[in-house]
Amino acid sequence: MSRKGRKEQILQEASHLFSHKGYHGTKIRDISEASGILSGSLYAHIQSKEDLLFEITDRGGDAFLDALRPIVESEAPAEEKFRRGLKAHVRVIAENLEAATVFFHEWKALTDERRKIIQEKRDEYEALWARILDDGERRGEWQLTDAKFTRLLLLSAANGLYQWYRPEGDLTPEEIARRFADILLNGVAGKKGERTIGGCEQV
Amino acid sequence: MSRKGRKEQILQEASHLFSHKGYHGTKIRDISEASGILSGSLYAHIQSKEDLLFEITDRGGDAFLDALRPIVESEAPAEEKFRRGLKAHVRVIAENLEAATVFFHEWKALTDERRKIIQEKRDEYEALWARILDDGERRGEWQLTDAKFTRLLLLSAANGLYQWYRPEGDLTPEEIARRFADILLNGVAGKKGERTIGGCEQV
DNA sequence: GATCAAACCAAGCAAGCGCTTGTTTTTTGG
DNA sequence: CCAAAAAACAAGCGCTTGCTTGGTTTGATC
Repeated sequence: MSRKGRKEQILQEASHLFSHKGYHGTKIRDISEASGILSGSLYAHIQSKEDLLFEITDRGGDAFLDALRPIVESEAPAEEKFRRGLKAHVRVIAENLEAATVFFHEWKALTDERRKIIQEKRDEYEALWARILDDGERRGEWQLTDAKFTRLLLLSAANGLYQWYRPEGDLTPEEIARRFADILLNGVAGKKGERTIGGCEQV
Repeated sequence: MSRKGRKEQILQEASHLFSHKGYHGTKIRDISEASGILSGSLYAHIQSKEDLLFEITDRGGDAFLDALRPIVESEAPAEEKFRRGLKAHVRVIAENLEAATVFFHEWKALTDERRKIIQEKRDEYEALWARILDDGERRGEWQLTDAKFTRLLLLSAANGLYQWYRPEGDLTPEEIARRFADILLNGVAGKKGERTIGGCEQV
Protein backbone atom coordinates (compact mmCIF):
# COMPACT_ATOMS: atom_id res chain seq x y z
CA MET A 1 0.00 0.00 0.00
CA SER A 2 1.09 3.56 -0.64
CA ARG A 3 2.83 5.39 2.15
CA LYS A 4 0.12 7.95 2.77
CA GLY A 5 -2.76 5.52 2.53
CA ARG A 6 -1.17 3.10 4.94
CA LYS A 7 -0.37 5.82 7.43
CA GLU A 8 -3.96 7.05 7.38
CA GLN A 9 -5.21 3.52 7.78
CA ILE A 10 -2.94 3.00 10.77
CA LEU A 11 -4.21 6.22 12.31
CA GLN A 12 -7.78 5.11 11.80
CA GLU A 13 -7.20 1.68 13.29
CA ALA A 14 -5.36 3.27 16.20
CA SER A 15 -8.24 5.69 16.76
CA HIS A 16 -10.65 2.79 16.79
CA LEU A 17 -8.60 0.76 19.24
CA PHE A 18 -7.62 3.66 21.48
CA SER A 19 -11.22 4.80 21.70
CA HIS A 20 -12.45 1.35 22.69
CA LYS A 21 -9.60 -0.08 24.77
CA GLY A 22 -7.70 3.02 25.78
CA TYR A 23 -4.15 3.96 24.87
CA HIS A 24 -2.39 1.80 27.44
CA GLY A 25 -4.87 -0.98 26.87
CA THR A 26 -4.06 -1.08 23.15
CA LYS A 27 -0.91 -2.93 22.21
CA ILE A 28 1.23 -2.14 19.20
CA ARG A 29 0.50 -5.62 17.90
CA ASP A 30 -3.25 -4.91 18.10
CA ILE A 31 -2.75 -1.96 15.78
CA SER A 32 -0.52 -3.83 13.37
CA GLU A 33 -2.92 -6.76 13.25
CA ALA A 34 -5.86 -4.45 12.56
CA SER A 35 -3.79 -2.82 9.83
CA GLY A 36 -2.94 -6.15 8.25
CA ILE A 37 0.82 -5.97 8.69
CA LEU A 38 3.35 -7.20 11.22
CA SER A 39 4.18 -5.06 14.21
CA GLY A 40 7.71 -4.36 13.02
CA SER A 41 6.40 -3.06 9.72
CA LEU A 42 4.46 -0.38 11.55
CA TYR A 43 7.69 1.42 12.24
CA ALA A 44 8.22 2.16 8.56
CA HIS A 45 5.26 4.54 8.99
CA ILE A 46 5.41 5.77 12.56
CA GLN A 47 8.17 6.61 14.97
CA SER A 48 6.49 5.48 18.15
CA LYS A 49 3.19 4.39 19.62
CA GLU A 50 2.85 7.74 21.33
CA ASP A 51 3.21 9.49 17.97
CA LEU A 52 -0.08 7.90 17.01
CA LEU A 53 -1.81 9.15 20.13
CA PHE A 54 -0.44 12.62 19.64
CA GLU A 55 -1.40 12.85 15.99
CA ILE A 56 -4.94 11.68 16.73
CA THR A 57 -5.49 14.05 19.63
CA ASP A 58 -3.78 16.94 17.88
CA ARG A 59 -5.94 16.59 14.81
CA GLY A 60 -8.96 16.29 17.07
CA GLY A 61 -8.10 19.50 18.85
CA ASP A 62 -7.63 21.31 15.56
CA ALA A 63 -10.97 20.06 14.29
CA PHE A 64 -12.75 21.60 17.28
CA LEU A 65 -10.80 24.83 17.12
CA ASP A 66 -11.13 25.28 13.38
CA ALA A 67 -14.86 24.75 13.61
CA LEU A 68 -15.48 27.17 16.47
CA ARG A 69 -13.02 29.99 15.77
CA PRO A 70 -14.79 31.54 12.74
CA ILE A 71 -18.06 31.45 14.63
CA VAL A 72 -16.64 33.25 17.64
CA GLU A 73 -15.00 35.85 15.44
CA SER A 74 -18.15 36.52 13.44
CA GLU A 75 -20.43 39.47 14.04
CA ALA A 76 -23.59 37.53 14.79
CA PRO A 77 -25.64 37.93 17.98
CA ALA A 78 -24.34 35.88 20.88
CA GLU A 79 -27.23 33.46 20.86
CA GLU A 80 -26.64 32.72 17.23
CA LYS A 81 -22.96 32.12 17.96
CA PHE A 82 -24.01 29.91 20.80
CA ARG A 83 -26.28 27.82 18.61
CA ARG A 84 -23.88 27.70 15.68
CA GLY A 85 -21.05 26.80 18.04
CA LEU A 86 -22.99 23.90 19.48
CA LYS A 87 -23.87 22.76 16.00
CA ALA A 88 -20.22 22.81 15.03
CA HIS A 89 -19.26 21.01 18.20
CA VAL A 90 -21.76 18.22 17.68
CA ARG A 91 -20.81 17.90 14.04
CA VAL A 92 -17.11 17.53 14.84
CA ILE A 93 -17.93 14.76 17.28
CA ALA A 94 -20.35 13.08 14.92
CA GLU A 95 -17.92 13.14 12.02
CA ASN A 96 -14.87 12.10 14.04
CA LEU A 97 -16.40 10.05 16.80
CA GLU A 98 -13.43 7.83 17.53
CA ALA A 99 -10.85 10.57 17.26
CA ALA A 100 -13.02 12.78 19.45
CA THR A 101 -13.26 9.99 22.01
CA VAL A 102 -9.50 9.68 22.07
CA PHE A 103 -9.18 13.47 22.30
CA PHE A 104 -11.45 13.65 25.32
CA HIS A 105 -10.60 10.38 27.01
CA GLU A 106 -6.97 9.52 26.34
CA TRP A 107 -5.06 12.77 25.95
CA LYS A 108 -3.72 12.55 29.48
CA ALA A 109 -1.68 9.50 28.50
CA LEU A 110 0.60 11.79 26.51
CA THR A 111 3.90 12.69 28.12
CA ASP A 112 5.14 16.15 29.01
CA GLU A 113 5.51 18.51 26.05
CA ARG A 114 2.96 16.85 23.84
CA ARG A 115 0.47 16.69 26.62
CA LYS A 116 1.06 20.37 27.17
CA ILE A 117 0.34 21.12 23.52
CA ILE A 118 -3.02 19.36 23.74
CA GLN A 119 -3.75 21.00 27.08
CA GLU A 120 -3.24 24.37 25.44
CA LYS A 121 -5.63 23.53 22.65
CA ARG A 122 -8.20 22.44 25.20
CA ASP A 123 -7.70 25.69 27.07
CA GLU A 124 -8.06 27.66 23.87
CA TYR A 125 -11.29 25.86 23.03
CA GLU A 126 -12.65 26.62 26.46
CA ALA A 127 -11.62 30.24 26.05
CA LEU A 128 -13.54 30.47 22.79
CA TRP A 129 -16.69 29.34 24.53
CA ALA A 130 -15.99 31.81 27.31
CA ARG A 131 -15.93 34.55 24.69
CA ILE A 132 -19.35 33.52 23.42
CA LEU A 133 -20.81 33.54 26.91
CA ASP A 134 -19.15 36.83 27.72
CA ASP A 135 -20.29 38.31 24.44
CA GLY A 136 -23.90 37.58 25.23
CA GLU A 137 -23.53 39.19 28.59
CA ARG A 138 -21.95 42.37 27.23
CA ARG A 139 -24.67 42.63 24.61
CA GLY A 140 -27.32 42.14 27.22
CA GLU A 141 -28.63 38.98 25.59
CA TRP A 142 -28.41 37.15 28.91
CA GLN A 143 -27.16 37.63 32.45
CA LEU A 144 -25.13 34.76 33.85
CA THR A 145 -24.99 34.41 37.59
CA ASP A 146 -21.63 32.64 37.33
CA ALA A 147 -19.88 32.71 33.97
CA LYS A 148 -17.16 30.26 34.90
CA PHE A 149 -19.57 27.78 36.34
CA THR A 150 -21.85 28.10 33.33
CA ARG A 151 -18.93 27.46 31.03
CA LEU A 152 -17.89 24.35 32.94
CA LEU A 153 -21.40 22.95 32.89
CA LEU A 154 -21.81 23.73 29.21
CA LEU A 155 -18.53 22.07 28.29
CA SER A 156 -19.14 19.08 30.52
CA ALA A 157 -22.45 18.47 28.84
CA ALA A 158 -21.09 19.07 25.35
CA ASN A 159 -17.90 17.09 25.81
CA GLY A 160 -19.84 14.19 27.25
CA LEU A 161 -21.58 13.74 23.95
CA TYR A 162 -18.98 11.31 22.67
CA GLN A 163 -20.06 8.87 25.34
CA TRP A 164 -23.58 8.44 24.08
CA TYR A 165 -23.71 9.72 20.51
CA ARG A 166 -24.22 6.89 18.03
CA PRO A 167 -24.39 7.61 14.29
CA GLU A 168 -27.25 5.13 13.94
CA GLY A 169 -29.34 7.09 16.46
CA ASP A 170 -32.51 8.75 15.30
CA LEU A 171 -31.40 12.32 15.95
CA THR A 172 -29.25 14.11 13.42
CA PRO A 173 -26.30 16.11 14.74
CA GLU A 174 -28.20 19.29 13.90
CA GLU A 175 -31.21 18.23 15.92
CA ILE A 176 -29.01 17.24 18.81
CA ALA A 177 -27.33 20.63 18.77
CA ARG A 178 -30.66 22.46 18.64
CA ARG A 179 -32.13 20.57 21.58
CA PHE A 180 -28.90 21.06 23.39
CA ALA A 181 -29.09 24.79 22.92
CA ASP A 182 -32.77 24.92 23.82
CA ILE A 183 -32.23 23.15 27.11
CA LEU A 184 -29.17 25.15 28.04
CA LEU A 185 -30.71 28.47 27.11
CA ASN A 186 -34.18 27.88 28.46
CA GLY A 187 -33.97 25.05 30.94
CA VAL A 188 -35.04 21.46 30.76
CA ALA A 189 -38.70 22.38 30.77
CA GLY A 190 -38.29 24.09 27.42
CA LYS A 191 -39.82 27.43 28.36
CA LYS A 192 -40.21 29.39 25.17
CA GLY A 193 -39.29 33.02 25.45
CA GLU A 194 -38.59 36.04 23.35
CA ARG A 195 -34.93 35.16 23.68
CA THR A 196 -35.17 31.95 21.69
CA ILE A 197 -34.05 31.84 18.07
CA GLY A 198 -34.58 28.77 15.95
CA GLY A 199 -35.84 26.88 18.96
CA CYS A 200 -37.81 23.69 19.31
CA GLU A 201 -41.05 25.02 17.88
CA GLN A 202 -41.40 22.21 15.34
CA VAL A 203 -41.32 19.47 17.95
CA MET B 1 -0.05 -3.03 59.57
CA SER B 2 -3.37 -4.64 60.34
CA ARG B 3 -5.05 -6.55 57.57
CA LYS B 4 -8.05 -4.23 57.16
CA GLY B 5 -6.05 -1.04 57.41
CA ARG B 6 -3.56 -2.14 54.81
CA LYS B 7 -6.24 -3.25 52.43
CA GLU B 8 -7.99 0.10 52.69
CA GLN B 9 -4.71 1.88 52.18
CA ILE B 10 -4.01 -0.16 49.07
CA LEU B 11 -7.47 0.66 47.73
CA GLN B 12 -6.87 4.33 48.36
CA GLU B 13 -3.47 4.35 46.69
CA ALA B 14 -4.91 2.40 43.78
CA SER B 15 -7.76 4.89 43.48
CA HIS B 16 -5.27 7.71 43.43
CA LEU B 17 -3.07 6.11 40.80
CA PHE B 18 -5.91 4.80 38.64
CA SER B 19 -7.58 8.18 38.65
CA HIS B 20 -4.42 9.96 37.57
CA LYS B 21 -2.67 7.46 35.29
CA GLY B 22 -5.50 5.15 34.33
CA TYR B 23 -5.85 1.45 35.09
CA HIS B 24 -3.58 0.17 32.34
CA GLY B 25 -1.17 3.01 32.92
CA THR B 26 -0.78 2.07 36.57
CA LYS B 27 1.59 -0.82 37.30
CA ILE B 28 1.26 -3.17 40.22
CA ARG B 29 4.66 -1.96 41.42
CA ASP B 30 3.39 1.64 41.45
CA ILE B 31 0.66 0.62 43.84
CA SER B 32 2.97 -1.40 46.07
CA GLU B 33 5.51 1.41 46.18
CA ALA B 34 2.83 3.95 47.10
CA SER B 35 1.66 1.55 49.80
CA GLY B 36 5.15 1.14 51.19
CA ILE B 37 5.52 -2.58 50.57
CA LEU B 38 6.99 -4.79 47.89
CA SER B 39 4.85 -5.84 44.96
CA GLY B 40 4.72 -9.45 46.03
CA SER B 41 3.41 -8.46 49.45
CA LEU B 42 0.37 -6.91 47.80
CA TYR B 43 -0.92 -10.35 47.05
CA ALA B 44 -1.42 -11.11 50.74
CA HIS B 45 -4.24 -8.56 50.54
CA ILE B 46 -5.59 -8.76 47.00
CA GLN B 47 -6.11 -11.51 44.51
CA SER B 48 -5.40 -9.55 41.37
CA LYS B 49 -4.89 -6.07 40.01
CA GLU B 50 -8.33 -6.18 38.46
CA ASP B 51 -9.84 -6.94 41.87
CA LEU B 52 -8.72 -3.50 42.92
CA LEU B 53 -10.37 -1.84 39.95
CA PHE B 54 -13.56 -3.75 40.53
CA GLU B 55 -13.75 -2.98 44.21
CA ILE B 56 -13.17 0.72 43.60
CA THR B 57 -15.75 1.01 40.84
CA ASP B 58 -18.25 -1.19 42.64
CA ARG B 59 -18.07 0.87 45.80
CA GLY B 60 -18.34 3.99 43.68
CA GLY B 61 -21.47 2.72 42.02
CA ASP B 62 -23.01 1.84 45.36
CA ALA B 63 -22.21 5.27 46.74
CA PHE B 64 -24.16 6.92 43.93
CA LEU B 65 -27.06 4.49 44.13
CA ASP B 66 -27.35 4.59 47.91
CA ALA B 67 -27.40 8.37 47.83
CA LEU B 68 -30.03 8.74 45.12
CA ARG B 69 -32.42 5.86 45.83
CA PRO B 70 -34.04 7.23 49.00
CA ILE B 71 -34.54 10.56 47.29
CA VAL B 72 -36.27 9.01 44.29
CA GLU B 73 -38.48 6.90 46.53
CA SER B 74 -39.51 9.83 48.71
CA GLU B 75 -42.78 11.67 48.36
CA ALA B 76 -41.38 15.11 47.68
CA PRO B 77 -42.24 17.21 44.62
CA ALA B 78 -40.19 16.35 41.57
CA GLU B 79 -38.22 19.57 41.61
CA GLU B 80 -37.22 18.94 45.19
CA LYS B 81 -36.10 15.43 44.24
CA PHE B 82 -34.22 16.92 41.35
CA ARG B 83 -32.40 19.39 43.56
CA ARG B 84 -31.75 16.92 46.35
CA GLY B 85 -30.59 14.36 43.83
CA LEU B 86 -28.08 16.77 42.35
CA LYS B 87 -26.90 17.67 45.82
CA ALA B 88 -26.36 14.01 46.61
CA HIS B 89 -24.59 13.47 43.31
CA VAL B 90 -22.20 16.35 43.83
CA ARG B 91 -21.54 15.31 47.40
CA VAL B 92 -20.67 11.74 46.40
CA ILE B 93 -18.18 13.08 43.87
CA ALA B 94 -16.77 15.63 46.28
CA GLU B 95 -16.31 13.09 49.05
CA ASN B 96 -14.93 10.32 46.83
CA LEU B 97 -13.29 12.27 44.06
CA GLU B 98 -10.69 9.71 43.08
CA ALA B 99 -13.00 6.73 43.33
CA ALA B 100 -15.62 8.63 41.36
CA THR B 101 -13.04 9.42 38.70
CA VAL B 102 -12.17 5.74 38.43
CA PHE B 103 -15.86 4.86 38.35
CA PHE B 104 -16.54 7.20 35.45
CA HIS B 105 -13.27 6.94 33.58
CA GLU B 106 -11.84 3.45 34.03
CA TRP B 107 -14.73 1.06 34.47
CA LYS B 108 -14.50 -0.08 30.87
CA ALA B 109 -11.12 -1.67 31.61
CA LEU B 110 -12.95 -4.35 33.58
CA THR B 111 -13.42 -7.68 31.85
CA ASP B 112 -16.70 -9.39 31.05
CA GLU B 113 -18.81 -10.24 34.09
CA ARG B 114 -17.46 -7.57 36.37
CA ARG B 115 -17.80 -4.98 33.70
CA LYS B 116 -21.38 -6.09 33.29
CA ILE B 117 -22.04 -5.64 37.01
CA ILE B 118 -20.81 -2.07 36.87
CA GLN B 119 -22.72 -1.45 33.65
CA GLU B 120 -25.89 -2.54 35.41
CA LYS B 121 -25.27 -0.16 38.29
CA ARG B 122 -24.70 2.65 35.82
CA ASP B 123 -27.94 1.74 34.08
CA GLU B 124 -29.77 1.67 37.38
CA TYR B 125 -28.45 5.08 38.30
CA GLU B 126 -29.56 6.46 34.98
CA ALA B 127 -32.97 4.88 35.50
CA LEU B 128 -33.32 6.59 38.86
CA TRP B 129 -32.76 9.94 37.22
CA ALA B 130 -35.24 9.00 34.54
CA ARG B 131 -37.81 8.42 37.27
CA ILE B 132 -37.24 11.89 38.66
CA LEU B 133 -37.65 13.49 35.27
CA ASP B 134 -40.69 11.39 34.53
CA ASP B 135 -42.15 12.16 37.93
CA GLY B 136 -42.01 15.86 37.30
CA GLU B 137 -43.71 15.40 33.99
CA ARG B 138 -46.56 13.30 35.42
CA ARG B 139 -47.09 15.83 38.18
CA GLY B 140 -47.12 18.65 35.68
CA GLU B 141 -44.11 20.33 37.22
CA TRP B 142 -42.46 20.52 33.83
CA GLN B 143 -42.90 19.38 30.26
CA LEU B 144 -39.86 17.90 28.62
CA THR B 145 -39.66 17.97 24.87
CA ASP B 146 -37.42 14.91 24.87
CA ALA B 147 -37.06 13.00 28.13
CA LYS B 148 -34.27 10.72 26.96
CA PHE B 149 -32.26 13.56 25.53
CA THR B 150 -32.77 15.63 28.67
CA ARG B 151 -31.57 12.72 30.78
CA LEU B 152 -28.45 12.27 28.68
CA LEU B 153 -27.59 15.94 28.86
CA LEU B 154 -28.23 16.06 32.57
CA LEU B 155 -26.07 13.04 33.25
CA SER B 156 -23.32 14.19 30.91
CA ALA B 157 -23.12 17.48 32.74
CA ALA B 158 -23.34 15.89 36.18
CA ASN B 159 -20.92 13.06 35.48
CA GLY B 160 -18.42 15.49 33.99
CA LEU B 161 -18.07 17.14 37.37
CA TYR B 162 -15.22 14.88 38.41
CA GLN B 163 -13.11 16.45 35.66
CA TRP B 164 -13.15 19.93 37.09
CA TYR B 165 -14.24 19.71 40.73
CA ARG B 166 -11.41 20.52 43.10
CA PRO B 167 -11.96 20.42 46.87
CA GLU B 168 -9.91 23.60 47.26
CA GLY B 169 -12.28 25.48 44.93
CA ASP B 170 -14.35 28.30 46.34
CA LEU B 171 -17.74 26.70 45.78
CA THR B 172 -19.06 24.18 48.28
CA PRO B 173 -20.66 21.02 46.90
CA GLU B 174 -24.04 22.38 47.97
CA GLU B 175 -23.53 25.61 46.07
CA ILE B 176 -22.38 23.71 43.03
CA ALA B 177 -25.48 21.54 43.14
CA ARG B 178 -27.77 24.52 43.52
CA ARG B 179 -26.28 26.41 40.58
CA PHE B 180 -26.35 23.22 38.62
CA ALA B 181 -30.05 22.81 39.26
CA ASP B 182 -30.79 26.47 38.56
CA ILE B 183 -29.13 26.35 35.17
CA LEU B 184 -30.68 23.07 34.18
CA LEU B 185 -34.15 24.04 35.30
CA ASN B 186 -34.16 27.63 34.11
CA GLY B 187 -31.44 27.94 31.51
CA VAL B 188 -28.05 29.54 31.58
CA ALA B 189 -29.50 33.02 31.85
CA GLY B 190 -30.92 32.17 35.26
CA LYS B 191 -34.47 33.26 34.57
CA LYS B 192 -36.32 33.18 37.84
CA GLY B 193 -39.78 31.74 37.59
CA GLU B 194 -42.57 30.45 39.71
CA ARG B 195 -41.18 27.00 39.16
CA THR B 196 -37.96 27.62 41.08
CA ILE B 197 -37.55 26.37 44.63
CA GLY B 198 -34.49 27.24 46.66
CA GLY B 199 -32.92 28.92 43.70
CA CYS B 200 -30.03 31.31 43.40
CA GLU B 201 -31.70 34.24 45.11
CA GLN B 202 -28.83 34.80 47.53
CA VAL B 203 -26.24 35.21 44.80
C1' DG C 1 13.96 -5.32 -17.76
C1' DA C 2 17.40 -3.17 -14.68
C1' DT C 3 17.28 0.04 -10.83
C1' DC C 4 16.18 1.59 -6.48
C1' DA C 5 13.50 3.16 -2.81
C1' DA C 6 9.53 2.13 -0.29
C1' DA C 7 7.04 -1.43 2.11
C1' DC C 8 7.07 -5.46 4.43
C1' DC C 9 8.57 -9.82 6.84
C1' DA C 10 11.03 -12.85 10.21
C1' DA C 11 13.32 -12.96 14.24
C1' DG C 12 14.34 -11.40 18.43
C1' DC C 13 16.21 -8.09 22.21
C1' DA C 14 16.05 -5.72 26.57
C1' DA C 15 12.97 -4.21 29.69
C1' DG C 16 8.90 -4.50 32.14
C1' DC C 17 4.66 -6.91 33.20
C1' DG C 18 1.41 -9.47 36.75
C1' DC C 19 2.01 -12.74 39.79
C1' DT C 20 4.14 -16.95 42.58
C1' DT C 21 7.10 -19.16 45.71
C1' DG C 22 9.86 -20.06 49.83
C1' DT C 23 11.54 -17.75 53.69
C1' DT C 24 11.90 -14.33 57.37
C1' DT C 25 9.98 -10.86 60.34
C1' DT C 26 6.24 -8.92 62.97
C1' DT C 27 1.97 -9.09 65.38
C1' DT C 28 -1.32 -11.26 68.23
C1' DG C 29 -3.66 -14.10 71.77
C1' DG C 30 -3.33 -17.35 75.63
C1' DC D 1 6.93 -15.58 77.14
C1' DC D 2 5.81 -18.53 73.43
C1' DA D 3 3.60 -20.53 69.55
C1' DA D 4 0.41 -19.70 65.81
C1' DA D 5 -0.96 -16.49 62.38
C1' DA D 6 -0.38 -12.57 59.64
C1' DA D 7 2.46 -9.59 56.96
C1' DA D 8 6.31 -8.55 54.46
C1' DC D 9 10.59 -9.73 52.01
C1' DA D 10 13.77 -11.63 48.38
C1' DA D 11 14.00 -13.69 44.25
C1' DG D 12 12.49 -14.71 40.07
C1' DC D 13 9.28 -17.13 36.51
C1' DG D 14 6.88 -17.04 32.24
C1' DC D 15 5.13 -13.92 29.33
C1' DT D 16 4.34 -9.50 26.92
C1' DT D 17 5.81 -5.04 25.92
C1' DG D 18 7.56 -1.37 22.47
C1' DC D 19 10.80 -1.37 19.31
C1' DT D 20 15.14 -2.81 16.33
C1' DT D 21 17.65 -5.24 12.95
C1' DG D 22 18.79 -7.50 8.62
C1' DG D 23 17.05 -9.36 4.75
C1' DT D 24 13.27 -9.91 1.08
C1' DT D 25 9.45 -8.47 -1.87
C1' DT D 26 6.96 -5.01 -4.40
C1' DG D 27 6.10 -1.49 -7.68
C1' DA D 28 7.01 2.68 -10.04
C1' DT D 29 10.49 4.84 -13.29
C1' DC D 30 13.56 5.24 -17.01
